[in-house]
Amino acid sequence: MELMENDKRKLPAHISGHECTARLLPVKDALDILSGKWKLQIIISLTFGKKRFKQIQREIPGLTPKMLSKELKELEINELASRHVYDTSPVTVEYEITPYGKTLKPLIEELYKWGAKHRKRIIARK
Amino acid sequence: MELMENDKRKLPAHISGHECTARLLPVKDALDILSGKWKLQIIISLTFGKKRFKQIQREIPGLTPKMLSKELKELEINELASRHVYDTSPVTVEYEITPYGKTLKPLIEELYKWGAKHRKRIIARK
DNA sequence: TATACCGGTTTCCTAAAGTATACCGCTTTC
DNA sequence: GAAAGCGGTATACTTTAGGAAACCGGTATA
Repeated sequence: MELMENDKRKLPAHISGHECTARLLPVKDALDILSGKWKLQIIISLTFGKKRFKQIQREIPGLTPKMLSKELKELEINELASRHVYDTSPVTVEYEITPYGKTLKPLIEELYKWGAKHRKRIIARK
Repeated sequence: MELMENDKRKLPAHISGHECTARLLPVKDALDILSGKWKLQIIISLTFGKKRFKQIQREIPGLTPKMLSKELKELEINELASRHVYDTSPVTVEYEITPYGKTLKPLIEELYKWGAKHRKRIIARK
């Protein structure tokens, strides 16, 4: 990387291509974990505190128990959320965002900000 | 919103639920436009300068012409990218990121940063 | 004259994502 | 004793995303 960040004037394609690839890989990794209609929404819901299964489902319109169950499992595997079972009867289950999950906050914030602006733009032009 | 941002101690579920919904909508809007395996990667590629069709395809591993064509059309519709045809023979076509597309930069930056950290984490624990 | 590049399109296909609906055992409330 | 809430699972289905391969007319190159 001996090129200045903003000097793209005469970058040959095969050079800018390498720069580009370096950006692409991590983004792909992030996308792999976060993609899908529900995962980020679930994480956002958990951002507001521990939640129980049905509670999450109620907060996210359109989310079926099957999808919620599946997505929560994947979030657990990736250590973004944790599941806590309490020995009541019937059992009480709580889901919580993990410290690692919290590292997504800045990303979610940007997503929110962009989404909000985009929403305004769309509404404005109708 | 008469509640303090950080006072979640005794928020009843139906209140935090409303807060949550307010966050969810814009995020869904953003996701609708940006979701999928390729769109963000294409935008990132265009971040490094105008590109021609095959050039983009070469830079993004695994991207087929069919998908690229489809995604570029959607990006155009959403005014994130623009298409320029030059009257050479055969035609030369260039794709460029729009000013509106550039507003995605902070989001992409966060995605990159999180992805890079995640990548390290994954590699470290193997 | 054959090959390759350009900017795509077309067709066929599979795997994954997502939806709908019903159901389970257990418990509290009416 | 019926209904509803809990945390899910099971089954069946539709829809979408995405991939593989072939192909198009036009042009330049060897």
